[in-house]
Amino acid sequence: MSRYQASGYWYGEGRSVPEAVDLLNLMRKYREAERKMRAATRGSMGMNETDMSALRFLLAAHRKGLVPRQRDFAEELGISNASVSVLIDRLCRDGYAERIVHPADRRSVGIVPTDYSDTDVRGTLHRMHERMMDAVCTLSEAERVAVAKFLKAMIRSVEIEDEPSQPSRGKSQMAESTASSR
Amino acid sequence: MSRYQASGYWYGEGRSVPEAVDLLNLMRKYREAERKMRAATRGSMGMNETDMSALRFLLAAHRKGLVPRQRDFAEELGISNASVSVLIDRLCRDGYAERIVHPADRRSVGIVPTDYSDTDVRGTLHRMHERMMDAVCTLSEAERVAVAKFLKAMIRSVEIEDEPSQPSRGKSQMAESTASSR
DNA sequence: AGAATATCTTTAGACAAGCTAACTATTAGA
DNA sequence: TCTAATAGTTAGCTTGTCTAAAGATATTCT
Repeated sequence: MSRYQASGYWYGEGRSVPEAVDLLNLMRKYREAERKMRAATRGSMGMNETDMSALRFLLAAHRKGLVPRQRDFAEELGISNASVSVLIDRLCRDGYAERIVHPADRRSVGIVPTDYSDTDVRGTLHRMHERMMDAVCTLSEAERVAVAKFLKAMIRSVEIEDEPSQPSRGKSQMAESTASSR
Repeated sequence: MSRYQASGYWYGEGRSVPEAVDLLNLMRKYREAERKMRAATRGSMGMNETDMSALRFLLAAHRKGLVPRQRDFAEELGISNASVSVLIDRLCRDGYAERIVHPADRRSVGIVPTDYSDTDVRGTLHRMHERMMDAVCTLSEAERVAVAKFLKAMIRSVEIEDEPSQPSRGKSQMAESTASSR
């Protein structure tokens, strides 16, 4: 393979301008690199794939001031409520999350991340995110427009035969941490 | 959320030129869409995540005229040889692959895809790939350069603390299908 | 208020897929 | 030839998922 050379990339036959297929290859390469990185992070935290996803989801929700319920995890992760219950057990056991009484519905259990989990995850993922930001910030306006066009086309390509139409998910509601008891 | 509108995308405050953070959001959105698509394909084929990856790897290798051994799957997928053995059992049982005597080393088993698996997988994934190609082909040269620059930056961002250096994998060798059908 | 109903979570039992370790068969080397 | 290394298989265990049923708390209706 090695189309990579210390001084930069080259595409077949010494071209330095990428063709369509080269972009798709780069896309694949990115995906692979990201997968590895996530696997490494996961490994270093001794976590499994879905637990990691769950934790990311939890932190994201928390930053928006939301308190997700177990049900929300089930929907987000595509696993059963029963499995979520056990998953949250693991997260709590390892000190990443805590169960609290849900502010808006006392039948539910609200899940909040611990401070520890926040710093721990940020330690690995946040640095990467910042590098990405830095990198993207060096792009000119025209370049950003081109990239957006590309990404939108990619999204359309994979979504097309996904579902005919599914505006979907009208019932997350997680209750906005304040006692917005409806 | 809904920054999406029938006529196109808009980024916060009615901007129509994406900023850095918007690109990262698009990237995330793409990843999510692709994940869903793969999950759907997998579901419709009644397959497991790793089995699916294995099949993709097998088809890719086969197209290059290579005959991978089980060992190669283990390395590619990051699972143990024992697990690969069972994985290949499943692939054979379901008619996606066949074991053949490896042309160069009778300790090894060569794995080849069946015609069935090729058409089956192409039916779902190949159409998507073509849509991607079509989409990317509409980009101008300048746009392609911008996209490549972006993707390379992204790859660098996720690879940086991955491994200090790993040119790696010098021993795949898979034996070039000595009857070398290509 | 109190019973019926609905919603959310937990527990129990079964299954799938991964791992390590031990075993067989083949190849390479001293 | 005898020994070491390599490829794959099998056995036993662990983990994470699922479904079904039970437990706990709210909400609704009379």
